[in-house]
Amino acid sequence: MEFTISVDYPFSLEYSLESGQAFRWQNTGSWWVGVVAGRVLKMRQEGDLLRCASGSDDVDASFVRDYFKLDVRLEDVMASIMRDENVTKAVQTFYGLRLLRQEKWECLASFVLATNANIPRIRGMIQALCARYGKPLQFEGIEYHEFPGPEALSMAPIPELRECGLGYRAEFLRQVARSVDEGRVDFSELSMMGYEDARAALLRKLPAGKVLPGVGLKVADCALLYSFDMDEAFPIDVWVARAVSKLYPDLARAAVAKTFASPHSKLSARDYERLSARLRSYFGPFAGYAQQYLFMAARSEGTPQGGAPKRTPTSRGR
DNA sequence: GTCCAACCTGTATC
DNA sequence: AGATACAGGTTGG
Repeated sequence: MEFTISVDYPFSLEYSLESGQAFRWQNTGSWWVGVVAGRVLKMRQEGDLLRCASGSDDVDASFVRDYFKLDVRLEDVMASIMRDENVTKAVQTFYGLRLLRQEKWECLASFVLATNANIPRIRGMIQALCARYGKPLQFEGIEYHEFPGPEALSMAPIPELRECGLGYRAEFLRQVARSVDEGRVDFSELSMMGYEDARAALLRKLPAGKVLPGVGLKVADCALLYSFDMDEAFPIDVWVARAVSKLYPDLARAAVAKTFASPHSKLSARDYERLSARLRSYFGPFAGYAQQYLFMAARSEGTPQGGAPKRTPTSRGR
């Protein structure tokens, strides 16, 4: 199935796919190829045209429009978050960046894996998991894999998961998979709640322990922002914390001063809460978009490593 | 309630 | 070559 979508609104395929929301897209020269909801999707942007191809015939324009949230009026979003020149600049630099509407399970699982890892590593873990547990898909003579469902992962032996490079995250992922598989969290219920309630539900503790171990404030915010359409969620990772402390010292104040005081102390739960609440009220109902633009800006600027690869490939010379 | 070290491991950097 | 630092944090003490 091949089709074209015309875009007469702000949209950048590249920025949207490279903004660290989704981990499975690959740039193969002139095309982006990803697996979305069990379908291989190949895309490229040519000015105001979006060329799409997929092996599945149920992948059509509305499928793509849904995933990229193309019906969101980004002009309105931008206008609403541009409260000062910092965001304004980031919004202009990454003009057309949109939040995606990802699959809920994949998104939650991915961000459980993302803790204390960097993006190349996260991609590697997910790639390995998909290759091992995901249903194979063929497209243009190449094999791809679905993201494995909760059922498959809940049964996976821990050593096997570790072989995928998960490390200590293996236990978390399996338990999360089990909780989802056994219905202790219900995504359709969550999606009907407000942001605060949904987040509380994700963080829920039972007498037996956490329903979703490995899901803390930041992971919950990512899941809600990237797959539940909760645009006010404002995940704060180290990059955003850096950006915010630099650009909004008044908002960040106590919280981040502490973070920088000692070498690698992270934001405490309390500071995270306080800071993200302030940022939500500062940026408004689309605060999550502001977060994404600021994240991109921070990464493109002060990258200790990992932002713009300035190195030539080390083919392990010898 | 809050603070802190420990946690796997790939990659970059020295 | 070998060591160390650091990653889109969370957990248990």
